[in-house]
Amino acid sequence: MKYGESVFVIEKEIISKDEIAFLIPQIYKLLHVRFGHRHWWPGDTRDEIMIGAILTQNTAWTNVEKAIKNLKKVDCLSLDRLASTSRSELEKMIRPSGYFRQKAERLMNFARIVLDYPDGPDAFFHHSQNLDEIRDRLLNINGVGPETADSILLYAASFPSFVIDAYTFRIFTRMALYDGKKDYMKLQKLITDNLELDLDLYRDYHAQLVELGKRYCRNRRPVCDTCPLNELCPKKGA
DNA sequence: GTCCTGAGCA
DNA sequence: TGCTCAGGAC
Repeated sequence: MKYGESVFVIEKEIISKDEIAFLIPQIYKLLHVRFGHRHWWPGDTRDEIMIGAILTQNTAWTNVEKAIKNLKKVDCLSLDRLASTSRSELEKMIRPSGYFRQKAERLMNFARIVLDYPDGPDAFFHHSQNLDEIRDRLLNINGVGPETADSILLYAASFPSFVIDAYTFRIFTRMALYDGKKDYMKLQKLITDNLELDLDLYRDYHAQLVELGKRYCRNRRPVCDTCPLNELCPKKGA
């Protein structure tokens, strides 16, 4: 490297509002070109998506798939069937997803709360309410944190609530768009402030970030040379 | 700090 | 075969 060249390579300390406003939609465009439209969430029904959202907490999706398969086998991929299963049976079936005792308890508790909601689950998620109202109701359920709540809202209940996860923190930190301290609402606001409010865009953007985080922007040994965001990333190769 | 598994790698 | 690792909520 020639003397002085590093000036252009060194990570920028400050990124202007205009740069952020350009980069956040641009990142999506590049990911979409590389990966194509993702059909997310993997799951057919609202119940299945909600169950998957709880099972995948701090867990790789491949492990969740095994649990889902076990539940499907005995037709337990719905809240009402779940609520009428014995705890020990449920624990056995969801064991591959990890934290099986915690998750069994959380699933049964979640199912009961949603099923027992006045006028039922449809009323719980009815679009006549505002997003924050339902979000708060979800967050008040034991075992439902911000990521799980937003996953349920976005993919199961069709509310435009942007999902932030470990991949999102990692990618946006490496892209120098975020300061690195894990503040869920702060990163969510940064992204949504610079993105068109659109259900399908929110769904696909998060899906694209998951794909990037798994295949390129990995925690260890990131694959920067062929990363679709390579030319935009100040950390490439680092 | 605690709760857990399966993939990946030596 | 035995280790480390990745991954949310409380």
